[in-house]
Amino acid sequence: MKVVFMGTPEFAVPVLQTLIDKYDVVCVYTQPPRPAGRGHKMTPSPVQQLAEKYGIMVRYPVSLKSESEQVLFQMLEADVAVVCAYGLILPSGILNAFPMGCINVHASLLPRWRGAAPIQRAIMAGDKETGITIMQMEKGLDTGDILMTQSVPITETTTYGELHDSLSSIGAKLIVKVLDKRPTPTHQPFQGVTYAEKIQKEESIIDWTMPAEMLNAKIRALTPYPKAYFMLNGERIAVLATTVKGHRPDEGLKPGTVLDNQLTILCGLGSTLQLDVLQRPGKNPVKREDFLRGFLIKEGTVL
RNA sequence: CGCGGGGUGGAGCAGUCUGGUAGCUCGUCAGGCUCAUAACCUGAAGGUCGUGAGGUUCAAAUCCCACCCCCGCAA
Repeated sequence: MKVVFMGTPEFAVPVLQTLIDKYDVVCVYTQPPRPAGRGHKMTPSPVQQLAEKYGIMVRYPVSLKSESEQVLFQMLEADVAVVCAYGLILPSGILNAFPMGCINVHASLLPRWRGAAPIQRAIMAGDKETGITIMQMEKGLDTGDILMTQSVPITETTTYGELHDSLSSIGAKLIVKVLDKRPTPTHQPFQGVTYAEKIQKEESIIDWTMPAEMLNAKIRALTPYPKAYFMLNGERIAVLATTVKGHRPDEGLKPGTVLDNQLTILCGLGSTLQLDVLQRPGKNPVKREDFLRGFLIKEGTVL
């Protein structure tokens, strides 16, 4: 089977790897290399790096809207295009180019969390499970018919990083099943549609007036990247792991107050949260005990 | 040439500006106290201060130079 792959970030890499192992990947589409990281070095996408390792043809058009790009695409004469976090809108000239069309690997249980940041949003919202949906792409944003799904639980400790990795490998397994078995598509339910907005920079600052449970979920959704943080002494201190502790009677203290010398913080509605893993700028993440050894935060401090 | 922080016994930090016996909080080991303890007391081990038989100096963790590695911001 001849496959065209379209994807960009790390999440798509295991999917591409599996396709390379099982099928004939004739061309890889990805986002163009961009100045990234320290030093702003031109960096090819993770997908491009993998493709080049195997000597696969790589294309990174800025857009697929033009007729000429679509013709180039059609001339690949593949059986199917597999799309995973590509980052470009696919016009119908692309969607209908191959016999099996374009098949998308999406990191949520559609129609919940259509859009850009499904993994983070699922954790942040306190969902008990999420998963992978393989769908037949159509014009709308993640609205295509469902070919296969697999769910995974979200626990009290699941972080974005962990979920990202496990969903990524599940996606890789599922796409193979779909391509081999070609299941019958079913429409997405009309009920239960939500949209996973991109994570904004401002969202990563910790608002202590939120209930501890929500903060815990939010922090997990932002770990290990981009990291939730609070400011102290002009320093930006990231929080990577927390434990929800018991409630407190109202003593008139402000949310954000440090309640003891073990980093238990008063949050919204009398809830409390203990900070377990922290990171100072320029430093590695460290456990609470280690953090406190070099950076005292006294009881009574208001964050 | 995007901006910036950092690499000091096993852990987290101070010391570097204003060169001169390597320090703090823990951990480890031994002993003591205690009904007992992650508590307390006493003692000990453990460091080429990222690398360079580099440079300056009577003397370098500290000043100068080169390189390696880690991290934050920004993209």
